[in-house]
Amino acid sequence: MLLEFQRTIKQEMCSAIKSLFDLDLTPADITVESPPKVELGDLAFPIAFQLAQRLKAATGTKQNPRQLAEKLGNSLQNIKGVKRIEIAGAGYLNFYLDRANFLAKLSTEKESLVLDEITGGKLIVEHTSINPNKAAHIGHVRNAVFGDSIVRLLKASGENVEVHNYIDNTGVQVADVVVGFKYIEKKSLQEIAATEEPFDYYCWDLYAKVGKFYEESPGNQRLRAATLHEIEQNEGDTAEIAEYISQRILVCHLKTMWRLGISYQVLPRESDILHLNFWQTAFEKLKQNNAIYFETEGRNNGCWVMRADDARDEKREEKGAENEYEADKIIVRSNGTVTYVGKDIAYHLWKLGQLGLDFYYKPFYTYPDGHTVYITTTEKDNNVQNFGNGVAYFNVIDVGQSYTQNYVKLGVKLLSVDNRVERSSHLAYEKVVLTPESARELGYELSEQESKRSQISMSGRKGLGVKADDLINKLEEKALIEVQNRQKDATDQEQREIAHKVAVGALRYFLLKFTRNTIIAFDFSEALAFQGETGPYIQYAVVRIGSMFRKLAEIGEETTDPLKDSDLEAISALFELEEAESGWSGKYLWSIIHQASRLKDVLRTSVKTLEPTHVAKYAYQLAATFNEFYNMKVDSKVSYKVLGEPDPNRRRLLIALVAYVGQQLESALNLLGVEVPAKM
RNA sequence: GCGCCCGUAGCUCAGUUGGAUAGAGCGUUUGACUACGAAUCAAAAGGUCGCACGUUCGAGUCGUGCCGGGCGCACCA
Repeated sequence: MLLEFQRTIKQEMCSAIKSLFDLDLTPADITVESPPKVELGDLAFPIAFQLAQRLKAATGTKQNPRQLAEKLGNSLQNIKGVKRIEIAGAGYLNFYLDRANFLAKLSTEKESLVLDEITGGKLIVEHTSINPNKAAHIGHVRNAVFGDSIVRLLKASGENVEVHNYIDNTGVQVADVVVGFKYIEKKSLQEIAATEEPFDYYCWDLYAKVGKFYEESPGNQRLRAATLHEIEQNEGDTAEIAEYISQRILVCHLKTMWRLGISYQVLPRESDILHLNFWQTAFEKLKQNNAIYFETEGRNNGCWVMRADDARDEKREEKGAENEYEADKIIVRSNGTVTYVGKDIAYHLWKLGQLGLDFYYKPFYTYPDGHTVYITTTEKDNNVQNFGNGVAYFNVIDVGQSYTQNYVKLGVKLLSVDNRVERSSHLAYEKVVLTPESARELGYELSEQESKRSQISMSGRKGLGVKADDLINKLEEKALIEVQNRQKDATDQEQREIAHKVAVGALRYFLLKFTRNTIIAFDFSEALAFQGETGPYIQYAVVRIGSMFRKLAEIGEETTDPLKDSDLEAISALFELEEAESGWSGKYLWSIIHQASRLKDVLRTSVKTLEPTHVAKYAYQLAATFNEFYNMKVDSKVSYKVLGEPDPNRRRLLIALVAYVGQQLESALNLLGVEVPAKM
């Protein structure tokens, strides 16, 4: 709603500026902000400062921003939905909306969150992508929660999104666990299969043992290389064991993520990329397009290499004949095998439908809600699925891999005939690390050096990390105690469902309240908090709103009627009364409505910056505003007791306001993947 | 050595393409439940936005240099 007003005003402004000052501006050139106080208006435009600058550049004469603002303001008098315009400060142009009209519109039209600037093609979001060899930890959860929220934001804004979770089932990490079972525990496939649940926890510990096993002798180290080779070549029982482990762990991961409300549409596997010869096709394309070069001398002798973007032209000339510019990236080793970057280029060409090859697919796992996730396979059958063929892709991968991801993107770009890939990107996020305290709480003994540091990296190899299911369990237990104290009438089953939603709300909000590039120093007390800036705080506000409407329903009051035209005059008068009584210290009903109406604007910011945190902060602030409104005291001049409000017009206004806030809060929480229980 | 990121209240962090008086939470101190459910609210204290120049009508935000911290720079993935 707010966005629509902004658009109209900007367009009007552009044409006014054209006729008044003969300057060509587009709506995108015009900055809008929220005034620091509601008293100053609903939309603020610092356009006059910009005009002064441009006029000075065009004519050479200095102009007073305030006078420019007045000129412009006078020519913008009759915009629909705008009540008045004021000049403030050094030259701000502040717009006041027709408040009663605005509220009436909100109560009659269900607002769509679909944005104007959508891509118009399928977007592929890849996230989670955990090595299938051990339990997921909190760092993996950050990846998944972030990725899942990006998916929700994009979908809500009108995009067509496909969710992938890439499975590296042929890498060293899986090989390491195979080594553990085969050579440390000396188990057969059948014996491995008899391992009790939780299998991912068992492998977590085993994986840590393998690290020590390698240190014991060079012979043990060689087992790793041999095992990896057997897996890649799909040979004998080693490959079978690897296949078994990765699939069983994968199911563990899918179940863990489902607890957090996260699921996928397709699981592309690295083994299938290998066996379906994706690389060979990509290799030919790379060679044909001169994207890679074969080195015949120097340190990269016998390798196919790619040159960094900035090393493709002059810089290389400067370096002279020595054929080993340090930014060269090896794609094919001198023994003929392909590196990770090469495989990833092939895979991403597939994502964009530019490889000319496809996987086969089969159903892999059915979620409790009945929908099925597909996995790739090399076996031909009739399961035709249209996965891939996107116009752009987003890969949620930690920032530590930016260096290699840049080469992947570069490679894909070199083979792309259009600019679609330019929109695609590595969606980098920072790690979750442990504080020395949290590492100690996990029973980890810190070395002297480590205890001096403020951050301890989690390490699968050391078995150091906060396991996802452990943390979720802890949160659920803690929430359950609270629920048992508060909802004594509820059944055990109901209490557990509430506790689950609270726990997930707490965890997801905790991970999303930070920006992507903030390193999260994991702290147990902070992650387990239900008070203050947390998910449960916001859920609680929505639950309060819910119980107000339950009570209204109990006394038989109809609350679903939208505001009628006949109500507008009275409500308009109420707003004016509020405005006149500045003793209400700015806690205007209008300011709440105005704040609530910003959701779509905030969603746009989040989509543009790919930062869910904006929606998270918005939800918290709106919940805080509502709680303040809700708690307003009778003896402090004003109170807003909705159920006790005798004046029918005022009552209608309050009910419409509360309903709107509840609806906006719930939408915002949905974008973050947080569900709201009926009671809590 | 080269590249990227960070430095904002005691702690953990926000801060909208440069805009009006820099904001939250936690912690500390003090108050509010015979309730539209206190997982809440009110109030107080807490800042030379790492430092120094520069650009600008205007800088936490942009540029340069320094100081302090993190990460990356494999014929690993």
